[in-house]
Amino acid sequence: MKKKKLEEAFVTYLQERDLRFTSQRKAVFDRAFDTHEHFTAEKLYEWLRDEGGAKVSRATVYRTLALLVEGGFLDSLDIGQGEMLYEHVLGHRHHDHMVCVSCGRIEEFHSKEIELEQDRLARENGFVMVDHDLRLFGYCRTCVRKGKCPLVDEPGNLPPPQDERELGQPRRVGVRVPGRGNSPQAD
Amino acid sequence: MKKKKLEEAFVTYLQERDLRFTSQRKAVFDRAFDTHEHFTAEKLYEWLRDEGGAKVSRATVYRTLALLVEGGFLDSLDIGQGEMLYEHVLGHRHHDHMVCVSCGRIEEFHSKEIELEQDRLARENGFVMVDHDLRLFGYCRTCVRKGKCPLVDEPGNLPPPQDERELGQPRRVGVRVPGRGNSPQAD
DNA sequence: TTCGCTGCAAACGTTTTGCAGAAGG
DNA sequence: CCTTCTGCAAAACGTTTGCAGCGAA
Repeated sequence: MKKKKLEEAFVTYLQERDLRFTSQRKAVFDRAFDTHEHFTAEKLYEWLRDEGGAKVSRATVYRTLALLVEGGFLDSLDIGQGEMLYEHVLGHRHHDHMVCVSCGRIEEFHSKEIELEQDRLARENGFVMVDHDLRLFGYCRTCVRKGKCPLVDEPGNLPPPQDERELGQPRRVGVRVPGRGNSPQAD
Repeated sequence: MKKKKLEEAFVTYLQERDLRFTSQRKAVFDRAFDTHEHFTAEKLYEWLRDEGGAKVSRATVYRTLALLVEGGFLDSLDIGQGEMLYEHVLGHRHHDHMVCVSCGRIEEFHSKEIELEQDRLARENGFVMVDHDLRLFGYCRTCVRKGKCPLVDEPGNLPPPQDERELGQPRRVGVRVPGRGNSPQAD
C-alpha cells in the first residue's frame, strides 16, 4: 500500500518547513486518501465530524487542504461551482476533466499530444509553466442518451463544432452539480 | 466598425426572448465593448459609475453580464481569483490563456491541434462539448527574466517538465493579481 | 397597461482571519 | 518553554436575490 509512503512524505514535508504533524493534520490526510472520489472541503469536514474520529474544525480542514495542495499531495479542481474540489494523487498521474453540465459527473482523461503541444506553446512564449488545467464542459454520454442535451434533438444527430455556432446559441449553461460536490445524479 | 452590428445582434437576441433593450443594458454593452482588456464585473461597475454616463447598479451589471455571456457576446474567464473576468468576442475567435502567477498578465493563444484533439477525445467518450477552457499557469517571459520564478535559478536554465517534479515541489502557487482584475504589474 | 426591469439592501455560500488557549518538539 | 496550531466566531468576498416601484413596448 502506497498510502503509508505518502504519509511519510507528508511528515517529511512538514518537518522540512518546521511545521507539525498534528492529530488533526493526520486525520485530514487519512480521510482524504481514503476516498477515491472528488470531494469538497465541506464534505471532508462532514466526514470527519460524522465518522467519529478526531475532531477537526472547519478552519483546520481548509488550512490543511491548502497545505496538502501546496505540497502536491492533493490536486484541486475548480469546475466553476463556487466550491473547490480535491482529489488525491495516489495512482493518478496528471489528467484533465470532462464535466457534465447536466448531472455533474466528472470524467478524467489524459492526452499526451495535448500535453506536449501545451509544453511547446509555453516554451515558444518563454513561459515557465507550473500548472495547467483543461476542462471540457458538456453533456456526458448518459445524459445525451436520456435526451438531456438541448443541442441534440435526435440521438446520433450531433451538433456542429462549438466554434461554428452562431451568436445567441447556448454556450456554457452553468454546471448544475446535484447536492454537493460529487456523486453524479441518478435522475 | 463591427460593434454596431453586434449591438444589433444583441437587440435581436433580446427581442427573440421578450427581453427589453433598456438604457442600462445598452450602457453595459457599450462599455464592455469599448475595452480590449479583460475586466471584472466590479471594474465595469466602477467605469460606469465614474465615467458619468447612465447610472447602472451593481446588480444590473451582474445581471447584464450574465445575459451577454449566455448570448455569446462576452466570454467569461475564471483564473481562480474569486472574481470572474470578462472579454468581448469582437475580433477574438476562441482562444485559451496563459496566466502569469507572478504579475497576473494574461496572454492568449490558440492551438488548432489541441482543439482537434479535444474534439476527438470528447467524441470518443460520447461527450457533447458545449464549452472548454485550457489555462496554463506559470511565469511569463518578463517575470522569468526578472528572476521572479523560483524554479529558474539561472536564466536559460529551465526547470524539468511539470510531470517529472517530485512531491513537495511547488505546484500552483496562487495567482497574485495586482489590484483588481486586469493590468499586469509594472514591478 | 402590461410585464419585464431596476435599484437597494439584505442574503448567500465558500473561504479566510484574529485571537486566546492548547499542544507538539 | 517556545512556537506553531487549533477552534471559534466573525469577517471577507464576489455574487445573487426579494421586493417595491419604474419604464419599455
